[in-house]
Amino acid sequence: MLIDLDAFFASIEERERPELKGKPIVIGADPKQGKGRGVVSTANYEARKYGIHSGMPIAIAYKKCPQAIYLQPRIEFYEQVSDKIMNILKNYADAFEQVSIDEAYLDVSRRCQSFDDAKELALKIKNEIKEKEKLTCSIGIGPNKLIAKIAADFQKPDGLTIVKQEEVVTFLKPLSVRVIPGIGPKTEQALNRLGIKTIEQLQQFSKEELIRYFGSFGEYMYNAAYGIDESPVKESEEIKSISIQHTFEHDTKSKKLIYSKLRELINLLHIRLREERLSFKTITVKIRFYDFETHTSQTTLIQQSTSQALAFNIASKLIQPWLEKKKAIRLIGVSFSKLKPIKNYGQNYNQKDLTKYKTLTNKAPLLK
DNA sequence: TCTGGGGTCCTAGGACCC
DNA sequence: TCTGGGGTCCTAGGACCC
Repeated sequence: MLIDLDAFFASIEERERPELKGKPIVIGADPKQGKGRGVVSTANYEARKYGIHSGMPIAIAYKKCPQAIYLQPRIEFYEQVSDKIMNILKNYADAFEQVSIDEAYLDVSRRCQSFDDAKELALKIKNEIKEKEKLTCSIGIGPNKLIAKIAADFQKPDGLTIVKQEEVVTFLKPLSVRVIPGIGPKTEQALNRLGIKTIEQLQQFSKEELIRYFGSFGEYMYNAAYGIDESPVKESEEIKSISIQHTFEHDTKSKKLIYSKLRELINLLHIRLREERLSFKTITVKIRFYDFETHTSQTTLIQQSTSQALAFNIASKLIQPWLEKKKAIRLIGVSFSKLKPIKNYGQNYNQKDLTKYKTLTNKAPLLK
């Protein structure tokens, strides 16, 4: 079963401010009279009628519907609401996997003997979320995660779609290949060039053919076309990378501004690293120029580290060559990866260690 | 018309090792 | 003078997801 909360951020704001009900609501960057920088995070269904959707530049959304209510996201608050709902959902699952702030898979195959049982359970879940949190969700039920996901997207909002094993292939046939998770705009175009638009047309191709065109992803698409998916509902995943990035209000060439922002970002990222009790081995910096040309540079240390000073020292060195291009910069970002859990975190925080790391980093001894 | 932020996974080339 | 095979790790870029 996949449960997807409808227009989540916008629905929460509507709930909190009933006077907004029935009006188009757009959660995202400040549109600033159509000059804002950023994108739409969530549009409620009223706003979608104007052609506004998530990912759309906020300036375009503003042109389509200047009278909409534009709100900046309150992520921490949405996370609190999400946590409450996820805790409700856990009670209904044999295995539970949260995929994002507004989506989760529930394996209910042990507690449900039939799809009818599962439907009953889904209705209970919808009721409880409605009662306790005043929000609606769309639920897809299927023999595996892939079908549950496609089914959940099939009817929105407040939808409930059940696809039994014997219905899978027929259910998929008329749908666009685009509904298959992992097939985005680029792959859709590539498939279109082969004359494939629907899943039925995808089904006409042999596994070997698709592998020839798309490598291992071709095999995934072949299986998906027949609704085959064995992936388990995983309880939890370890974090593989943490990152932070910032788009400047105005593109800049100021090294002073760039380095101070870099310091700030690393500081924030390091707070998360410490909270999660992790060490890193790889540091990546990202830079985007005014023309959207984007580059990354990374360094892998010879050992795990938790040092913020080291991170800043290395990030500065990585970013420096890009600043020499004298092109205005739109965005900078930093990421830590090759993470490992670490005990005794506090130690790296006393002043002695920081000083020690600073002298060390001048010689960059941990660099290959 | 202008393009956020935080993630995962994959690919391809190169260095290096046995 | 020409040049195997298998494996791991690193780097950069890209597609995709919410």
